[in-house]
Amino acid sequence: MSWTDERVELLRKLWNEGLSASQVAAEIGAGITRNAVIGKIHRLGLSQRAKTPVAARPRAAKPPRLQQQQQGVGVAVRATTVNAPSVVMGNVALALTPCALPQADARPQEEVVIPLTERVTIMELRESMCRWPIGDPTSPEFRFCGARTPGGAGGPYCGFHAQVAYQPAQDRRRARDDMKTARIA
DNA sequence: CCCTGATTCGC
DNA sequence: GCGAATCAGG
Repeated sequence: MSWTDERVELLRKLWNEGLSASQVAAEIGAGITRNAVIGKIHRLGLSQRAKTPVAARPRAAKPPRLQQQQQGVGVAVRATTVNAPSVVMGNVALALTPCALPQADARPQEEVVIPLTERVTIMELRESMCRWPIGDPTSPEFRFCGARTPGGAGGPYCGFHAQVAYQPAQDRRRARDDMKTARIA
């Protein structure tokens, strides 16, 4: 693999958009590493980005407000139905098996909308991140929740998705609070 | 420990 | 030119 014109172009675009080196590397994929990106950035003389707010934009700048806001709630929510098992893959399917099948009268449930900026690609996924799948696995847009899992390297999901996966009938509010806490930690 | 970008230097 | 290793820092 090498720096094709196409990749360099993508590199310039993403870098100028303010993505970090590791994020750019994950987007480009093809075995391009964070170091490779940084090295290229310097060789191209792009080390000084336009005017990106002082670095440190790990992941979790701030939940972009959705159109339909909800007063008094820190996290935007929307109503949705439990996804059918068809969107579930691999070990995630195993984790969901015990309760993934919604009752015939599946009612809409609240689900926290994970801001795009906080979702992660499979390349960015870490041991300490929530592996809840978001979107169509065959789409380039496919991401994982990415929120921190309670206790760092605990279960496969963040507080909220663990609730969805294992105890869908339990208190949603507590689940949301757990997730907010996890993000801050 | 997580992450960030910068730099070095063998290939 | 490339990028792993390393460094300094948040």
